[in-house]
Amino acid sequence: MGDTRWLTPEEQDAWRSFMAGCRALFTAVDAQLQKDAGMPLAYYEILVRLSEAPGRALRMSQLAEAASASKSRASHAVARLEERGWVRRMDCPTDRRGQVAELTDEGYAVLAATAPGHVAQVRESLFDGLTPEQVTQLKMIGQVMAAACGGRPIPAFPPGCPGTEEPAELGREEALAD
Amino acid sequence: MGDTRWLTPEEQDAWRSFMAGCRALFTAVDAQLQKDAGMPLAYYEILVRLSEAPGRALRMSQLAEAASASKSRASHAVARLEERGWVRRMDCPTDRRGQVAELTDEGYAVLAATAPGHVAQVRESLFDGLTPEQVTQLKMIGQVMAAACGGRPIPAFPPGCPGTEEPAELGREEALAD
DNA sequence: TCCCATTGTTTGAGTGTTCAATGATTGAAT
DNA sequence: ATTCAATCATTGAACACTCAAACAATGGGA
Repeated sequence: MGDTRWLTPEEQDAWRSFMAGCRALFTAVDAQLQKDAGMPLAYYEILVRLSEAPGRALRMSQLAEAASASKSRASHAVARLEERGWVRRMDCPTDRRGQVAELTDEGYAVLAATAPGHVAQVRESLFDGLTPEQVTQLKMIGQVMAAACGGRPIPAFPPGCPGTEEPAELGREEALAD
Repeated sequence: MGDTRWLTPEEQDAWRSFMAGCRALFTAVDAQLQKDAGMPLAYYEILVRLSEAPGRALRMSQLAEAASASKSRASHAVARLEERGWVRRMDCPTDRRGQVAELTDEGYAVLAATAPGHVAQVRESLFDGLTPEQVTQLKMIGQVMAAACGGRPIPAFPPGCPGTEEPAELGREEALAD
């Protein structure tokens, strides 16, 4: 049982730097969103995923996966967002078990108004300090983490089947995501 | 006001990968600790920092900073850990405002018992999939994030002034940290 | 047709985190 | 000495997240 492969000094250094950096980063990003839009990053991401989906609507399960949230979290979050009128929930026409969450116009407006400040924060807290090579590394490291933790490759557009099936003409809405 | 510098496609890709990866990673690590030790990563880190401090004790503020937690979080967390008998709180002899948190023997034993499983999880979820170069990049990226978010350079050993001042002979306890 | 394992989603309890307010103490300036 | 801003730490309320339990609906077989 004494066969634990401890982290090497280099690995420990990296792990601690990384943990501390992540906490600082996500704390800053969360705080900015909380201050300017009254919602945490997880909620913002839900709105973003909905805004990108065809018809601005997604089945709850797909929304959860797209936002890398548990079903429970998605359910609670959508409930809160619905109270604020930013999301609407409807029965799924093709599966009576299902629910479809749809971004309201008001929700979209909130997203559009919030996005610039959020992007600015992400730039300031992360990308402004990284070289292009480091950006690439960041992506690869993210993929490794997701893959190693049972997560799927994160489809940018999960194969959605929301009630409304319009191809969702992409326009400026594509831009306000992050 | 239309001067928002949106993320480039490469940056957006990196940001989304990174967020998803982080969630998967920390979810997995948290789940392992919760299952095997009944505590989240943030609490584990508090025990680790205490275990490394001279006399296994730290002022609350220093503990908070070492564990990259807010004072409020540290206070609540130590309260919970104290209930379980893993940490003890004492008045600071040199500053009547202060409190000193000290790791109990039982807390140390829990840490020692928990560390191997935790390290295994971190290896599996992260380091086993990274090249040595990526480990180095991970460290640098962590430093950038911490620096860009107002965080200080993260002293491995914050200049502690706990009640008991023994240099804390380093031995195997150094190893069980991560 | 009747099971019945599976899927889709919600719910509530328990726990952790944040935010703002509080109280106590300190150090330095007046 | 007195004042006052800054520091140390805690508290409680509001909110978010997790886990396990619940329930409804589905889709195949027997």
